[in-house]
Amino acid sequence: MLSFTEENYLKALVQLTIFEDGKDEVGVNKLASCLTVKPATVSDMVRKLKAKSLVNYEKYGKISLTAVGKKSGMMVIRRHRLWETFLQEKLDFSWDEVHELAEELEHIHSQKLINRLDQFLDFPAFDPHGDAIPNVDGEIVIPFRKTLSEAKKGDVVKIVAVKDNSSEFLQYVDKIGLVIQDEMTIKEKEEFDSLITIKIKGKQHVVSPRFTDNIFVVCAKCLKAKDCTCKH
Amino acid sequence: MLSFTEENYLKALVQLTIFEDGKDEVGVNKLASCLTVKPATVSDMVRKLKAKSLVNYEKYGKISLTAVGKKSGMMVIRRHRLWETFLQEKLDFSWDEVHELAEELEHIHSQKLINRLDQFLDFPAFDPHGDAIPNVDGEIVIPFRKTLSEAKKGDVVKIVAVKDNSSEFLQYVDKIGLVIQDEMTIKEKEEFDSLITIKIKGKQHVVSPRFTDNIFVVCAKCLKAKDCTCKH
DNA sequence: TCAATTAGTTAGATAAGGCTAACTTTTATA
DNA sequence: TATAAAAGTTAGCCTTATCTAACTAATTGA
Ligand SMILES: [Mn+2]
Ligand SMILES: [Mn+2]
Ligand SMILES: [Mn+2]
Ligand SMILES: [Mn+2]
Repeated sequence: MLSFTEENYLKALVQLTIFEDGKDEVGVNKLASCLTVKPATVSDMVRKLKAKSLVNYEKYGKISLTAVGKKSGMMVIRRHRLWETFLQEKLDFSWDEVHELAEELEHIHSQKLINRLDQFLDFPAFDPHGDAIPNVDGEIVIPFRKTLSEAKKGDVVKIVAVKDNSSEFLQYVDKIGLVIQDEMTIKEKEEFDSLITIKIKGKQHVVSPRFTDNIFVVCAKCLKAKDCTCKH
Repeated sequence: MLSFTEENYLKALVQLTIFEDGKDEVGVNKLASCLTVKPATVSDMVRKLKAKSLVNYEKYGKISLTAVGKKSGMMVIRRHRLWETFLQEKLDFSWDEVHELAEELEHIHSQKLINRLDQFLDFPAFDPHGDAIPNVDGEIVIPFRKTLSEAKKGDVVKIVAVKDNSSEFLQYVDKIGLVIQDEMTIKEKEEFDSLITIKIKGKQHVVSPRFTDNIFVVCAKCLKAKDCTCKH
């Protein structure tokens, strides 16, 4: 049985080496800053995780997950996202409140409990932030998507997820009136300072990279992000 | 914020000094065996709890809860019993499965979460084992009741709760076909070995103190246990 | 290519929660 | 009331997860 701490390390590793595209390994410093502990602490812990065959690692090398480590980390994320969904759907919490509560609930281990919860929620595919929920085997299909920063002037895009789960960010998204599945048009894009003017439900907003880097979108016409065949 | 361990100490103290009638303090050894740790461990921890003003205690003396300690302990029990109710009502767990899961869930701290859960369950008064659920202020009314062992030959009683929450015990209760709120008649009572013959739903069963000590009942006629005015 | 910077490791400390073994206080009982 | 048994405490040790400070290895770039 894994401890809270070990589970948090594995979860962070999934986020850094699987969800972050183009990377399948990570260094001690980056993992440390992700977990807000010191590199020395990670150095120690990674040795323990290696001893349990949860990570691949050699002194002064990079860290990556083994198959077992990946599955364990995925299960933590499955639990996190299912609890977030429960809190929003059944207990009427807003999407900016659920993450913090799920940080505790994700460490309740029972497989049976989480599978019953999944069933109770009618097997949701996405959590309140638009993130895909890993299945009972810890498998996940990460849909194609790009950040709003990558969209071009004139694009019509649909928001599918948010990257930042902090309540400050989500409350700002609420303030703008943006909801998952909403469509928006990129009216202006200022290369100089990267400010973008978007139009949502008839209203225009000027937003900064702090916002656009944390919004995931797909093309509203073909619903794809990459390999979009639309003419724009 | 209290740790898991501190919460478990306070919960155990509520059970030993408030729910167990006739006692408002407990010794180190009894608390230790209740928590399945060694007396030395309790000795240390009780000093820490006293430093936090959660218990009253003097070296070589008995342990009792302060008002703050009692409320904290009650809140743990509130969370435990509400989660048990959720697991049974919403996730279809049987009453012999819920206790173990609630042992983990009871340590999720958010007041808002537990109050929302309470509302979602429509403010249940009792948990799956017939135990009263403390209210939002940690207050509880423990209803009058006696153990089945205390019933006399000829009594007609109604089961209101079980004392033992272990799955072995609860599965035995299931096997006999007994459900909370069921009525039964005491047909025979053998003083020699304390075996009792009960009749439930037309069927007779011979049961031992291991069973009767762990079943709480009230008189089926007046619904009281103590001060029963019925003529039997 | 070598010095500076960045990344990573090690040693030693701390705090929580637990243990055993030895000791002390309290209580029960002959 | 003396003494044995029961109850409780203390000292010293362990493990997990963290830290700081000092050290070493790897990378970068002039
Ligand atoms: Mn989250
Ligand atoms: Mn989420
Ligand atoms: Mn229980
Ligand atoms: Mn219960």
